[in-house]
Amino acid sequence: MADTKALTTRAADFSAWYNELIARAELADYSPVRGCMVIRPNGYAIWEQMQRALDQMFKDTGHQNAYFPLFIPQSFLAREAEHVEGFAPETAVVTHGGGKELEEPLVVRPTSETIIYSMYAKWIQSYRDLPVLINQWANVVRWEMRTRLFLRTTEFLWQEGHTAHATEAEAEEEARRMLGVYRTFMEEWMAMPVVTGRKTDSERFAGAVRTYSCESLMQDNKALQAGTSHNLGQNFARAFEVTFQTASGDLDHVWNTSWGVSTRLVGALIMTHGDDAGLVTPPRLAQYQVVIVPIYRTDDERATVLEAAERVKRELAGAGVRVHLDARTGMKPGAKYYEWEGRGVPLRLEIGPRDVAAGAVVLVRRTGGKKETLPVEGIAARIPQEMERMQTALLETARARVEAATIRGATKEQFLQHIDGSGGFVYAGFCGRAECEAEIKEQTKATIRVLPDPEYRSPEPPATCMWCGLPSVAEAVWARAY
RNA sequence: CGGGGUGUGGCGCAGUCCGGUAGCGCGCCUGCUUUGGGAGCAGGAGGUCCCGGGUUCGAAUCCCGGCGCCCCGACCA
Repeated sequence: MADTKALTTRAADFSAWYNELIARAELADYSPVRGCMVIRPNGYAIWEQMQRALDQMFKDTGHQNAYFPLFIPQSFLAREAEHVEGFAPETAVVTHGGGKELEEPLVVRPTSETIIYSMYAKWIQSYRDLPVLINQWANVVRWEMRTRLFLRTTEFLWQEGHTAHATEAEAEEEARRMLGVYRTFMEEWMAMPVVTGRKTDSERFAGAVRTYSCESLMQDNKALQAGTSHNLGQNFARAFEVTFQTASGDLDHVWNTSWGVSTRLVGALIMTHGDDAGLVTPPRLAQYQVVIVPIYRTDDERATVLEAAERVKRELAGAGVRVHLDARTGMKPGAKYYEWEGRGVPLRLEIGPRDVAAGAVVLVRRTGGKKETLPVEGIAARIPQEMERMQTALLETARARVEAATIRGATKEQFLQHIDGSGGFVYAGFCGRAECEAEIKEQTKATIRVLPDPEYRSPEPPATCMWCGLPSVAEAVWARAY
């Protein structure tokens, strides 16, 4: 960063680009604790926008927020066999408190199914108590081997929804509904296209009956699991004896779901839209949607320009636009341009003496194109339109990129060529056998991201497994993943 | 945990081979001039050279032992 002011390009080294972008935009920083990051104000602002949108969507679908403890008695994890097998190796365990060794060690939650369902057992007695629809915003800890800012850190922020239902069908409907909520959020807010579908058993959440996922493809053509929704069946209900009396008087176990997205989404946003100049934030998630840069020479000009800039700012703010006036002195306009571009601000307005005289402003879009002079008159209507257009264009651009990196109906040879070549999604037939899946992973590092939902499937269902040639039981989407 | 790399002002690095008391760029502070795409000049602040031993008149530099961090693998939202 010393001798060169430009970021490493994505083409030269995607990973370096990613890290440099985060540093440059001041989204996050490494902390004194290995694997743990500090989310800086600019990064946290994005997470807050995400939280706000998602929280509203959860509430609109009938959920309430609650909060459960950070610590979980170690024995709780062990109650669900698959669950403990999946999570025990990556837990942080507290053995001492107040200077004394604890009777029972406490696990720092890697996820909260166990402690939440232990409480549901107390709260649920009757079918009249169902469904229970709770979400929690929390931090969790998973002791990962290798970490990457936002994508995989030892501690991360997320939300986890946990619901209990009277019937299997209702739980399934809930799991699917929340997958849909995630998809909507990712497409409409993040402008990030996803493929939804079911995970194979080997990629399933530890303790779930079925796991659904939103998978997205980053600019380096590696897939990222962006959100998951699990149908837990009665596995946890049995482990924690969450029972209820049905209308007919029988005792039954509840049917659970859990679903979550994390601060990983910030990483997904970076790798979906970022360019060689830095972050690109879709308007709906931007901390500042518009930044105004005043330009002047003399003190007189400065006063005039700032007055005009303040007027524009007020007008935009009045129209609900998140706008920032960068009135810092001693910094040349060009320096400000680079800084705000690096931070991903969607739109920039430049106001100088010429513009003030003409009753105009200069509009510059983060995603390129020519500078455009606009009349100040009507700006409060014009800017929201620009943002809408950019929001839509970002999604379309990303869609086209993913489409270009996707092949369908692939043979084994085409699959290998694609995975080892430019990379991306490969849609092809799958025999359904775990051995086949494992062999592919071992030899190519590619995994089945999802068995796609109907709307993503190819018109012609594949007849045979792309790898072993046995009859195909489902179309699968393969990719190398983060 | 295996392989590779690296620890020197806030950041990025040089200096290490060949020991002589720490330097460069960026950033930061002050002042003046600047400001339509990363300003210039002048002055200034800031360092246990990762830690602990050893060798030496003398160690950032040589030797021994630790530790941290980064990258690549196995694991993962």
